Amino acid sequence: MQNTSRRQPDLTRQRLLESAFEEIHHSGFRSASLDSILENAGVTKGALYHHFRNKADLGYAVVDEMVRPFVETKWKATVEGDNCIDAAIATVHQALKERSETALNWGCPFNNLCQEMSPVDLGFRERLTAILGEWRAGIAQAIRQGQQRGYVRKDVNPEAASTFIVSSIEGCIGMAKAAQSREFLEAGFAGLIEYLEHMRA
Amino acid sequence: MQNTSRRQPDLTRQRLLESAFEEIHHSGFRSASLDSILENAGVTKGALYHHFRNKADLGYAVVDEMVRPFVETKWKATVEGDNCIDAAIATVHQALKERSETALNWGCPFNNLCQEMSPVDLGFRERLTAILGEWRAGIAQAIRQGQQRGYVRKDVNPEAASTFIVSSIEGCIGMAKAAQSREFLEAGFAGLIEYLEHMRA
DNA sequence: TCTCATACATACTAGTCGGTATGTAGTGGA
DNA sequence: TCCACTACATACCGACTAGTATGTATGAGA
Repeated sequence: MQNTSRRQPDLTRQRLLESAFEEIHHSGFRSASLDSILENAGVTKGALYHHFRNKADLGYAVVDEMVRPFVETKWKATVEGDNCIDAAIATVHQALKERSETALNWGCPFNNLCQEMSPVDLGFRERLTAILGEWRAGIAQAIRQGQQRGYVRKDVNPEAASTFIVSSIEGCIGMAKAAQSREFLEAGFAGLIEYLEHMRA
Repeated sequence: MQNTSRRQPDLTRQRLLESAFEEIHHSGFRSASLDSILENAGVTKGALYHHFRNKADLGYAVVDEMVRPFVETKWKATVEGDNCIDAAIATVHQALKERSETALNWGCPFNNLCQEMSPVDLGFRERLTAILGEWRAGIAQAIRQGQQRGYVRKDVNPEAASTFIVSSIEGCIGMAKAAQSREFLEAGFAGLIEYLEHMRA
């Protein structure tokens, strides 16, 4: 059942979110131009300010509805799977395989926003640290489970390890973006995998 | 011998560099306001454009003359010392001890610029990747030396390990900035130290 | 002492920014 | 069929941006 009406507020809103996500991913939030977002979305300023109160409100919605699912789906298997080490290594290998040129160029949208906006805007900080905290806590819990089940070394501190893993993942992607180098990403992830292997019991 | 003349071009230039470094550290390069830099430096626009061709030229000078020494002095001991693992761990401990609130708030100036400017400006990218490459190569060389001298495990890949170490350092600082949490930084660095210890022969 | 390049200082401009005021067309319910 | 509300569209605004044009004071060298 196609919607033949000429007014489709949900679609308009979705177009705005996707265009804003891409513009923010490429330019950062503060350098993102609303005019550019509108042009790419094929939408006018009136529509934007009908759906969102201001630029920050649009940015918050991008975090809640685009960035959060982006992070969650990537690490779902590691947090929820049977063997978190196997799952994490597989996710890293998968990231290396599928990581397109644009992703290498523009980095991780979550990390980009963390670096840029967390220090300067409370609304962003609250949303981003919530995502970060859940990701970190999920991996810590998976490590504890692995220790109970016996395939993770008991002398590993789950809090320190999960924090270090999350940080180094984003560090590797961010530095590879800076170097604009796939070889850098491969080397960094090789080090990460080495660390993950060393966690095995 | 105090310089009593009213025109001190070297001092004016230095004031501009320091003010720009701080403004860029706090706001990023693109959001850095020249007017704000000038106000904090106590200098006028005419002086700025006498010493620098444009905003990018000022930014490049900040990278060359402020950010590069900042990175080099931090890791000099690790790259040049007798035992790179001991030195690296000491540097991490030192960073934890001295890292002020403002540093926790605003992160690493080198990493900030890498994340923001490397993908979008060739002049920044060339300068920042040069610093990154030298840092990375220095640590790789120190690891190789450690392997020759016998205190670093032979099965460690120097390229992968140095890339991972550099990336995870910046990742920990960046994520701790995002979380605005000293506890996060301590946990991440604890994981890093665990990794460094595991490199010992 | 004169000259002239250096080292600024001030005023201004064009362009872009986020945001708003206002008008209007679509659309579901009575 | 009419009303009322939603969902836009368009034109505009003040603030701020990097950058420039122009003028002037300083001070080293001839």
